[in-house]
Amino acid sequence: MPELPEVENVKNTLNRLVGGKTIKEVNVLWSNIIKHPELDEFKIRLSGQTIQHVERRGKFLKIFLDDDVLVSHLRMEGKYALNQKEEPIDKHTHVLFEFTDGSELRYRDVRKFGTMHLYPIGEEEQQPPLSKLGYEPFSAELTPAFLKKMFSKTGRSVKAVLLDQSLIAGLGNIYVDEILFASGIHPEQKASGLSLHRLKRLQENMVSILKESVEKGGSTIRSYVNSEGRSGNFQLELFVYGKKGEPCKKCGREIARIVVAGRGTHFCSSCQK
DNA sequence: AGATCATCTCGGCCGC
DNA sequence: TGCGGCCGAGATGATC
Repeated sequence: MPELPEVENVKNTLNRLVGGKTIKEVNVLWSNIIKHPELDEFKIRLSGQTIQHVERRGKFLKIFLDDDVLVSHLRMEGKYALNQKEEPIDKHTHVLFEFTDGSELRYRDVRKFGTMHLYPIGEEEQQPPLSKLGYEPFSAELTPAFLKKMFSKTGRSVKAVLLDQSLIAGLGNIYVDEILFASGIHPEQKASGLSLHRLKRLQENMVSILKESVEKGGSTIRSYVNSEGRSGNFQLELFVYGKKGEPCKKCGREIARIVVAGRGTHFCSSCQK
């Protein structure tokens, strides 16, 4: 389940693996992945373009080519891998970018949830899916006072607000649960009711947890591996996510699981108020 | 009219 | 073994 740190890691790997390679041909085995433009145009436009570099925006990868940007979202299980053209294609591989040097970048996605959009460079930020994204979690603008203002006009829980990509882009279920635990904030707490003091802790923990996870190569949740097939040898230590029924590492109380904002939510009722 | 919620995509996995 | 329900990111459409 790639979130910001995992996508950051994939971005770095792709830069090393496919930067400078020229696309000869694109093959699409499951066309629902391609959201824009039409499949034929998608394939034709990519042919002949060279990959310049890769960036990250929220949980999206932006693969810059000569004229266009490929905006790719991995959703739950999407993965990229570099293969040789002759290697057998497994049944969960849906998009193949064949390069002029005989190698091939393959997009594999068991759940087929991932998406790809192709736009001319410069247009991508004005079009969905990037057009509605909020601030990067590391943005200097996200001061406690700014967060207070951002959260003031909503009646939603802090969990729902942190998952909202149009406010802050890049957090997913795992990191939101971990950030709220580190901050001692109950996931059902109304975002508008958080004090400046608590928002400061929240912002600091958001930055420190994401940074630590980026440095450790992401957290190995379910099937996440980077584009070299490595699943984070280091891995961030998780305190609550997926720990239902286990004792809290801080106080020993049993970790609870409830549903908040339609998502499975893990927390310690003793440490988080 | 803006905020919020329901629906849809999809297949592995779990429990019965 | 078969089958229904569950899970979830984000776009879209519906509803408050």
